[in-house]
Amino acid sequence: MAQGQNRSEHTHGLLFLTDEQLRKGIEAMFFAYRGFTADPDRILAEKSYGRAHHRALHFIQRSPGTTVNNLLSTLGVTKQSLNRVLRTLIDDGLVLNAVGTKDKRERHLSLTDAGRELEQALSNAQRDRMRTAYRQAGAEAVYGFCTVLEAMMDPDLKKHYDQLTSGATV
Amino acid sequence: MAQGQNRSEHTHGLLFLTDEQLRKGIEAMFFAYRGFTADPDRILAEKSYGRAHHRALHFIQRSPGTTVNNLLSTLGVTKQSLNRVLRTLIDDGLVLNAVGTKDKRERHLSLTDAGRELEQALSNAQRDRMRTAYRQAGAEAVYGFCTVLEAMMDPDLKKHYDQLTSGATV
DNA sequence: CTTGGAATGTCAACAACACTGACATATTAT
DNA sequence: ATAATATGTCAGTGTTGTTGACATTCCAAG
Repeated sequence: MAQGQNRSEHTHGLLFLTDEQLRKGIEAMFFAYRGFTADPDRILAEKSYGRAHHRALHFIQRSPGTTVNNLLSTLGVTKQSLNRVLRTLIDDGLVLNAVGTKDKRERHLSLTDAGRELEQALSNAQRDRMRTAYRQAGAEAVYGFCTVLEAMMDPDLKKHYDQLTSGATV
Repeated sequence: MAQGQNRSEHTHGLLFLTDEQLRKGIEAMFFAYRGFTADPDRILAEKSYGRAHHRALHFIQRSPGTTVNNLLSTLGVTKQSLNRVLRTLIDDGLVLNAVGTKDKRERHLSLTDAGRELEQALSNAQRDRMRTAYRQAGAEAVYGFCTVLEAMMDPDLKKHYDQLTSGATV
């Protein structure tokens, strides 16, 4: 198998990668991402929401009081696309939209109790799978997993990721 | 940082995972997947194709002569959805649709030269990023990366993944 | 104080890509 | 002969993304 080969190459300070190994990683990303979203998707379907709603809820929960503009660049969609999602979440009483105190143009987004409840349900489902995968793979693998994912991000997106992970009290 | 903590827990045969660590992985998946698809997406946009075309080309190249039904369960979409994509690829001369010799109900899919060319361009773009990430992260990390991703897949999807990776001469 | 620009919201139109449901056509298996 | 399989197709719908245009509100610089 290729892994042992990899390890020995690693000890020599080289990393020779065949197209086969790379394609394996590509397919792993494809299939794993499907599993990654499967559980929340089921919950969302019941409430007739979509993945976009989940993403919005997640990042609002992660940075309570964040502005629309900040959320926009984190999610990497247009304001029209985000607005459609936010509109329904606000109308359904899951998200609060507060006019900024310092700058009144800005809207600060936060979750209501109902919003927190749904976000928790979605996060729990996703975390359960992640936890199982982590446990199955082991701590060493988890460390490598995150390292490769971080190296795969676009620099601009990595900034958002770093900001989120550093801001929290790990 | 949490990694050292993880490692020590690992040596004790335990894996205590905080919600924070799990959420980090969730966000890493989100941001990394965006990077993962960014390069092929740019090429596809030029040719007015989408991600669905890429996926079809990829798996047809991976299993030349595969049937529609097999591709269907690999991709996990409906036949109507796949058919729309295949239709354009066949009409544009990127995919061949051959009636089965043994079972004439089946259609065997394969790439034309033009199809192989586009698939190569897309794969190269995606592999380049993957290769860079792999090199940056190191062989040990790559091993962990794949291990966690495999543990994250739905069992049904994992079968397809295993079949693909075992079938090839690694 | 006026004016330019930034932040936000909204309307309309459109495209990609998924879905369901229904139906047609070969072809194979029983 | 009949049932089941593999495929294709038509029609309709929903989510999520896009552009483009325009209005509002507000901060800041002249």
